[in-house]
Amino acid sequence: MDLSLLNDRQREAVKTTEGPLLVLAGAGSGKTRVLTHRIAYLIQENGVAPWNILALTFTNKAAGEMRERVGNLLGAGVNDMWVMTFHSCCARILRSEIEQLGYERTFVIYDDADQQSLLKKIIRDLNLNDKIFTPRDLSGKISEAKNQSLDALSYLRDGYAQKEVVAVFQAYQRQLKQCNALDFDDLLLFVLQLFERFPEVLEKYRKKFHYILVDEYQDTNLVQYHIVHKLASLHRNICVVGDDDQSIYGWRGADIRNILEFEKDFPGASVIRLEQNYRSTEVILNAANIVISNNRSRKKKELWTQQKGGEPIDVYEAMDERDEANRIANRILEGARYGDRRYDDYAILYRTHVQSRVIEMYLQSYDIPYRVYGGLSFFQRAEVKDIVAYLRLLQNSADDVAFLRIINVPRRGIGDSSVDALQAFASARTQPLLHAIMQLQDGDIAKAAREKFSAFAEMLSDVYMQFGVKSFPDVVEYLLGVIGYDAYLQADRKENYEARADIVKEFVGYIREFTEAMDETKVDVLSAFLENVALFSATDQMDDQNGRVSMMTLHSAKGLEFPVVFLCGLEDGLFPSMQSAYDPEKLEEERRLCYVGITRARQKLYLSHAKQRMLYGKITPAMPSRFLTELEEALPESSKPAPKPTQLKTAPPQQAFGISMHALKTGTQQSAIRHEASKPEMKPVEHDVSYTPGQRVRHKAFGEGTVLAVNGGGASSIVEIAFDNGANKKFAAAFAPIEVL
DNA sequence: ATCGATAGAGTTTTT
DNA sequence: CTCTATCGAT
Repeated sequence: MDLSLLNDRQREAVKTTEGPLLVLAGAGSGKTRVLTHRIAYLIQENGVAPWNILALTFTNKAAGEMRERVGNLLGAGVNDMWVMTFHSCCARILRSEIEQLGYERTFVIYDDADQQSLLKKIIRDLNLNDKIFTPRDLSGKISEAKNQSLDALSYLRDGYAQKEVVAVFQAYQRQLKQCNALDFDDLLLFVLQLFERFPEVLEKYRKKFHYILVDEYQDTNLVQYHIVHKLASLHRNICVVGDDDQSIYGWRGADIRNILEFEKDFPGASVIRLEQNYRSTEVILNAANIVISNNRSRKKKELWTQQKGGEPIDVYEAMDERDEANRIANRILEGARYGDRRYDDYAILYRTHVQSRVIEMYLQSYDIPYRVYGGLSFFQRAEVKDIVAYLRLLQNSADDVAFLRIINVPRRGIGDSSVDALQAFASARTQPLLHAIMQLQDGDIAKAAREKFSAFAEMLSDVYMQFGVKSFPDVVEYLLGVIGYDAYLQADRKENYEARADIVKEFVGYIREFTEAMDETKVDVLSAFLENVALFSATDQMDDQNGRVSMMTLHSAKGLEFPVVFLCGLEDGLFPSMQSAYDPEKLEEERRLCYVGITRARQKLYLSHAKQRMLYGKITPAMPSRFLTELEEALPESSKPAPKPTQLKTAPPQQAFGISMHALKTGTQQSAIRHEASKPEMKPVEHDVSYTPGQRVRHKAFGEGTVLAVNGGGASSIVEIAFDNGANKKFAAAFAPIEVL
């Protein structure tokens, strides 16, 4: 096994195969390389069988990449190795074990939209006030309960949840079971329950997995933590890789303590830090370090790089979101048409999906090819969801959510009243809707409706028969023909017909591709396909050299890298988001998100914010993000004493720290002052102290130094510090992250 | 039962 | 602004 391309730390992480190991891998420090080499090393040097290895990731893309790279290293098949996402892994285990929990193996996975519509129905059934109890709100609470606790019900009760919430939770769980469906959280939770209630099942899997690897460990939630813990309890060869500075899924239940307390959870664990960054220039890394140094709760890490210097970071203050988009488009044009950049060198990152629209418009107007990841994805298109709903009903006849979606799509003259009648009939017998149709007798519901329902059921059963004789894609084509989907699309809305028909065509093509890539008829294609659809994620569709500019949210960008990155919409209220402004923990998570964004860039980073932005049809003024302010604090010129706006505007671009100020903020300092003034409690106490010359201090980014002079007084006082590393810097005393020693 | 118009509400991030 | 839910007309 050739480990010569690895540095010492990386090599150590590869070779420390026995016992628990925590690899703290900073951004761009080669963690994927370590993971892949480690797996290859286990197999080739230690003679470990591939089927004794479990590698867990968060996205299919990461899993696929890992599998491919290990394959390249070994030059051999790695088919028996479990390299997959947490959710796929759990789905796979449940596919063979779930009957013990009283579900059928044909269970389907409910995505967010399914969950919402089920909850909507429950809210109606329970006669709750839908102004107070919204599906969104409730699904959040339910998910939180399932993530935070092994016993979600008592979590809700002990947490003083409203009795309605508890009632909805119970109804929801009951209905899921009746539909033979699991939501995302159940996928994980049920595996854990399985392990707890049936020790022999746990025994089977923990015997199987001699070596376990977990990527992005900082993003695991409590349930995932327990699953990993149990699986690793026999062999104890567990290697987790993560970076607490990149923990950005706290809102989804990820618990940063999992990584912070790994050494406590696995006594005798080795810890290896990867701190050399191979991705970014010094300029970019510096900016990242400065931003993240404003966070208090973190493991101390110092990322460094050999790539000294680098292109300056470009900060742009746009008039509005169109100006911002226009400039981004222009920069890309410059680089791609007249420079030596390719379109796929570029990524445009933003906090929220809504920001993508304007940017798309401008890219289109300049004929710049791009691709938006996430957002309204292919699988969320109505046409695709319709077809998927049919397939789900074929796979699992109890899937009421799917049933309700398509019972009248295309129109077959079955209206709300008929459906209501059927629902009443079915729920009286606690039966799934499709099953209930078979039980209908004369007089149960209107005769005309009954006939239509029966025809529907017969049609489905006819399609189902085709599975025996036709290939999966052909069954789908057959289905589309039988229900007259194309005619429906034509009749429904003429203007959109072509686009919608294309979606259907594309989807059928996707089904063909998927089927061909499958392992013969080894597994159930339909069930594998539906699982793939349900667990598909935003970045899974990514291909590296697609000749297009990539656009995505900061969350989706984690784990990726690009030569040039635009980080846009750096405005307070947008990024960091409004709802995190007054919560220090949330704010730190936003800051980590900013850190993730900056560290995606290899060579050039563009930052931008708009002075005003159109938001839900209203023009809203916006101040620069505090993260921009934090970056500027490290700059000599922004620390000039209480500057008049005009002075600032004419100041020359300053590149000492690699940040050229194309538009020197008149608003930036003011915004900082406004924020501090309106929320004084946000300001760390030590910032109020007045500094005196000769004092020893520590700056979060520059280290220790001595105070040279203090100019001015009060909020606008400027402190000049000679740092031990030789640098002399000035700071606005009120805002700089300085502590007195 | 279906269609169209109009009012209303809501947006952070996602496996 | 855009998606959705609801209501009234056919």
